[in-house]
Amino acid sequence: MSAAQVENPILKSLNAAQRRAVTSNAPTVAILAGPGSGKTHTLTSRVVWLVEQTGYKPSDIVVATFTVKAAREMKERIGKILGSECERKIVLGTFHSIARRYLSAYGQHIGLDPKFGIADDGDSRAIIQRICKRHNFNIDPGFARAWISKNKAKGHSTEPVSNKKQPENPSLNECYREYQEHLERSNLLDYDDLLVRCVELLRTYPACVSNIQSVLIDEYQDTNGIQYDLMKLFAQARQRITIVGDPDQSIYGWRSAEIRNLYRLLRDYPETDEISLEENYRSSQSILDVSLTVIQQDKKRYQKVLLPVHTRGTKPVLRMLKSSAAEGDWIVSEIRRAITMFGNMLSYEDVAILLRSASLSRNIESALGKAGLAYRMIGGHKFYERKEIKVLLDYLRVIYQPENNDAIARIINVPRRGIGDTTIKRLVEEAEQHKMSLWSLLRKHCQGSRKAATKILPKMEQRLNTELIRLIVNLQSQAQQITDNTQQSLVSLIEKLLSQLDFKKHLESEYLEDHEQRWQNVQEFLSLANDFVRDSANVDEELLPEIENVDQAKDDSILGRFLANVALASDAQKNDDGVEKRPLITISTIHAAKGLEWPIVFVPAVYAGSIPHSRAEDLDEERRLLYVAMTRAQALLYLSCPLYGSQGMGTKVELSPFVSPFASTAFAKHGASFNRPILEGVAKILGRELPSEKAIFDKIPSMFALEDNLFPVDPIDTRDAEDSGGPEGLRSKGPKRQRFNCQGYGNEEEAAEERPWQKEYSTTMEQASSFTMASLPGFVSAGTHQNALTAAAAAAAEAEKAAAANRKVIKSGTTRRRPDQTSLLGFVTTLSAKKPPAPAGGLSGPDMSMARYQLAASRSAARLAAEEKAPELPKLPDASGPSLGKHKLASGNVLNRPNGMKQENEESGSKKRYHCFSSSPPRQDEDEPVKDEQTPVESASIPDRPASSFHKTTFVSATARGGVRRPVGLGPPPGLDRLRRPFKPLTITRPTKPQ
DNA sequence: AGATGGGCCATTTTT
DNA sequence: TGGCCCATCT
Repeated sequence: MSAAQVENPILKSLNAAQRRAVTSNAPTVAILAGPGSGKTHTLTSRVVWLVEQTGYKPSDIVVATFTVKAAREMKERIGKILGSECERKIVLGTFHSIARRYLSAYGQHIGLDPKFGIADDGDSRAIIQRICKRHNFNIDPGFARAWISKNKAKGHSTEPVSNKKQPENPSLNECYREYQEHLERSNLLDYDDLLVRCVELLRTYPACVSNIQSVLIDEYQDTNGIQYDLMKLFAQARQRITIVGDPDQSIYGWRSAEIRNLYRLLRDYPETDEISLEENYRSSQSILDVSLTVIQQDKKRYQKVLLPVHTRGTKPVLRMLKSSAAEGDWIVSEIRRAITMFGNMLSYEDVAILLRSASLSRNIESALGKAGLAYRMIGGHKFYERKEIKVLLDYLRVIYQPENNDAIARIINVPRRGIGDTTIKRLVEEAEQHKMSLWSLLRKHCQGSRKAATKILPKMEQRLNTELIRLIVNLQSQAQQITDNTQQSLVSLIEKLLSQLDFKKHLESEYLEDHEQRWQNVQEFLSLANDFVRDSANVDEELLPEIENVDQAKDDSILGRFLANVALASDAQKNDDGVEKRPLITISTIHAAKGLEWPIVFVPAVYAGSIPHSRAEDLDEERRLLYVAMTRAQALLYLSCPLYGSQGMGTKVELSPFVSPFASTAFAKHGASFNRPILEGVAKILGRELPSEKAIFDKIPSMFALEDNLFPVDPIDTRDAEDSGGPEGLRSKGPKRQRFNCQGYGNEEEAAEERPWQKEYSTTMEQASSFTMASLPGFVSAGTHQNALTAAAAAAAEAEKAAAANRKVIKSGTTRRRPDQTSLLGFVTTLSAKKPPAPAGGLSGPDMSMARYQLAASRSAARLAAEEKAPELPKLPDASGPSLGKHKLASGNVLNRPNGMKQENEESGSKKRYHCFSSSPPRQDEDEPVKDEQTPVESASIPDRPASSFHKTTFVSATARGGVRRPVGLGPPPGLDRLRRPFKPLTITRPTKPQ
């Protein structure tokens, strides 16, 4: 490596392997690495490197990511280093958004109407449903949809998987055909079509990517066949590709992602430089250990190395709770405990609750709401899918594209115009039959030039004409002006729409309960549109580079782009200048959490049926999903499982098979004691400064549960006792539970908290949301706690010794590994394990990559043997012990995270803003009439209001009846206490309507 | 006949 | 939470 390279600031933030990846001169580079190893950072740095050192023009680089979030984050990072000018020129986005850009610029070459719209999920579903119904196809529309999508996603270069069972339902093909025809008539592309058509474009018209020097792909393990094709085609001019991925984190198989694309890459590009990143900078060692235990149950997986950089940390927790409601309450109490016990070091922003399915959020949300904790919800229901927003979008779509029958069908009777479903259906059918658009059908009918066969009462016709058709025509002409005249903004178009529909009134009459909230969302929508206009005015990010002798269409209207953005982003981004910086807990689906990290992570509902999901087809993928969830955690990881599902007593629940084999050994049964050594350990991992003991203690309210002892560790279902008439299943549960019951509470180093659980308490518990009283058995006095601390401190020295030894091992391991980093990343494949060693000599083509895998496999197997490492299930260190201490990362060994990166890490730890898609706190709670305290909301016109937030949550200080619930019968509340309590109970309110 | 309102159901993951 | 079915109202 040259001196110049060492000097380069980009490289300073990289470890050796990362640096190799960034600076590699190989045309194709494959970076495979586990969670937390700095993949994205490496990819970003490589982009910078290619621009600064290799001299590629930013506009000649394509970076494809899998999610919008990832794209945005990378964009930001690159912008920081290269400046916004460069950042703007790089073609960076999700596959879909990049495809859309190329299609709208060059689509005419494949006969595509440049004004195409995007059919979102709901559109496709509706279309297919209608087709199935009309033709009486005997197929489940959902199945048909998945089948069609799979067909499209397969791509071309995939060897036909040659389904022997070709005799598929012939109506599937028929349905497929009809579906495509319908889309074409409406000038729509569905998500898959974007990719399919883009492949077609790049094939038939390679000139439009003739400028491209280098293609980089993030989250490569999630690419599907068609995306693979796309990648190759984008790179067709220079064949330079860099991919980053981790097979263990492949969680989109259901979307036809193929891990096999990894082989394909190596086969298609034999010169590929393979690099593995093995250090994990994110998580404590014990989190990694347990995560590995989970993922290693998958025998078919590529083995790979994950070297912890951090200390052991606290043992992850697997908590059993009585019910999902108790689970929510427990999470609340544990969040509070952690945050309190860490002084100001941790905030709600550092906490994430990760769910297999969005629907699981209900209990959690209500628990958080009850406790008055603010949260944001990622994934699940999206802002743009809210009813009131969808209608507006449909209006806009009709304005943009009147031939969009589906959109029209949805708005004909919204607001109500006395035209019911039956009539609409008939109209749609009539339009379809005559292969005309619903729009022209209606228009002609109302103009009298062509009478519709469907009966339309004069009254209806009248309203249709004045309230719908005229309105649309009007707005269409206004929309026309938008393209010509930038001053005329998209926002005023929407405002006009709102006023002509009298939308506010519509909401009021339609949603008696929560119309203010919905109107509020509409306001939010307006400011989003406003942001969009503003951003796209100075940032022409959409523009593709000019290529000599290649024309591109540029009549993309802002309305069209806005709609595409909505369809593809499906995520409303919060604006930077969102003023209020109140810390929010994050609730997210696991899928949406990919690539992110938090100091504290909860994974609730770890039961069979939830994860693995009952409808999941691929168990291994479900396991990887759990693995992804667990590896999001930096310092504290909690899994939990209710004994009974939310449906009430009827549904008992089994612990997920992914963790049950080692539930009692690998996990702690309850949250750790936050004694000083543990606190220090966490602080070290996060690279934050721990407040002094005194500072922390001064802030702990009295009557605060210092331990995780508000809920029974081994929840006994009281219904067993009270209600013997319960379902059969209940009883059989008994013996099973014993398994988690073993030594009751805690192990040696947690002696301080050891006390028998008192049963009657468990019934009281449900009512005590999270605060406990001195008289309760779970209470630990400050004195007791202090003792525990000293005891633990003594244990600390011991633990440090162990940690030191541990480090030594790791260190030598790393050094030894370094030389063969050239191999395939230490992956072992089943394939290679099964097949005999590679035959010697001139391999080429497909065999080549296989041979390489085999080579890598044997090498890595040898290495593992040499290190006496990990049998199938590595024995987990039993200590949840704090291995805290003076772990000297700074002593200059390889493990030390380079400076730049450390900073970045800190930043992402404490300041990272997570994207907010939507947030739906529980409805204003029961009897809380707080809404009147709310400040009035800005009125309808929004000159330049930034889109600050989509949260319905707003905070007011505690009311007398605020979030804190006390167990009944404990006497009057401790008056003074309330003043000292650092956590003002927050209350969720809703905004009042603007006067 | 067709529009509308109430009650009951189930509900993966995402571009 | 929305989607779907049934009863009632226009």
